Amino acid sequence: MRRALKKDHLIEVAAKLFNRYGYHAAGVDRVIAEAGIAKTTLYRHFKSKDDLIVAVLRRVDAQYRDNMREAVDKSASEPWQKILATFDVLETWFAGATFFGCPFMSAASEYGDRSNPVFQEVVMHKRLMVAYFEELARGAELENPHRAAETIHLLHEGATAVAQVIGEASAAAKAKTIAAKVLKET
Amino acid sequence: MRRALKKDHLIEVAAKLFNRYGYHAAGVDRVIAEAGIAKTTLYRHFKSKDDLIVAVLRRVDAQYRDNMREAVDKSASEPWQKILATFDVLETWFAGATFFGCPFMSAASEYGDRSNPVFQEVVMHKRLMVAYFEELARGAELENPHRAAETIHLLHEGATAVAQVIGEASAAAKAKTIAAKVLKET
DNA sequence: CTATAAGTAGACAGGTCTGTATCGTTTGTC
DNA sequence: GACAAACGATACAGACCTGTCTACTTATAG
Repeated sequence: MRRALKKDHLIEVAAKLFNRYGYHAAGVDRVIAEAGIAKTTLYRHFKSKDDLIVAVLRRVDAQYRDNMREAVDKSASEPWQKILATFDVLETWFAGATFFGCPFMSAASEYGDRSNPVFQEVVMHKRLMVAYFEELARGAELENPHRAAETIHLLHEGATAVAQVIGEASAAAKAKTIAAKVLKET
Repeated sequence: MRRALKKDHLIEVAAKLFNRYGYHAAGVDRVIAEAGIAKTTLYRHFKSKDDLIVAVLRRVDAQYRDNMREAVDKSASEPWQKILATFDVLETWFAGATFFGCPFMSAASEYGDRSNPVFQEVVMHKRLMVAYFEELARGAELENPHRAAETIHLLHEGATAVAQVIGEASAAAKAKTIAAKVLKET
């Protein structure tokens, strides 16, 4: 493997393990074993495990939002339909075998101190999601785009939590139905 | 302190620490130090830390639902208003200094294996919450009580997640508004 | 080709984790 | 008041944690 790609691969593997087992439960030894690199290499790229976690969250944030944008744009062209399409993306995520709840909410739970860089990365991700929803709401010419965005965000979070615990991807469809009802006439 | 109360106090302290720092981050040494008991005593009552966590979740579940019922019954007598009142209870919780997200969602994140007793306790709690919401929905004579209950549950989860990350208790009021809109005409 | 940077392997330090063993003390009960 | 159960204090085992250090190897750029 090319050297420039080693760091990427490391982040990818770490993301997978943190997502599945949690940030405390997945140790550095396990990450390097799974990634097939030496511990020295990890600590050359990241000065600490927390540093790695922040990098992982940044990566997951980028991937998540890129994937969301792409899937939404592909499945709908009409602005209002795009908003509803975000819930379909959610459902696909829930139905996948690698869904263990929102990695950002997990991080916020395990690093509950708001001053922690990990927590701040979570806040950043959620704000970017709200910003994206607001962009969609503006496109659909909803009356109060920011308020609509917060509503969509709240429904996304609710669906994710329900899907994680109850284990049914249909929570996304429920949230979609609620969104359709509540956003139309505001 | 009376001996029969020691166990209760231990569970109480453990609940507080797990809620604030997370289940992995808060070790048994810290729990016993804060509770003022010996490690021997803890392991006489619980055969493992996981066992303690399950006991904590059971306790928190009972307290949470008792508190919800009591507060709802006190603030509203009309069935439909009781449903809306659940969101006020949520807001009070969010505004408190001891709010660090839902302890059950945190547990589900840290013990993601569905076969784990900890996870199953989380599932039980959420099912009981849905059952309570369904009871309220039935009282309010909503058309589809179970569906309404799931909607209320989803909104509760969404509000909790938003409040945890964004840090604004008003997420509960937002969820309340959505509930009022979407549940009335179904 | 050669210098330099990055990689591997693995021991190791120092701390923390869960859980157990020992033993003296306190407390509730009969 | 005596006895048994529970508790406190503490040392300890053994595993695992993050992070560092050394020594050797490989790959890349000039």
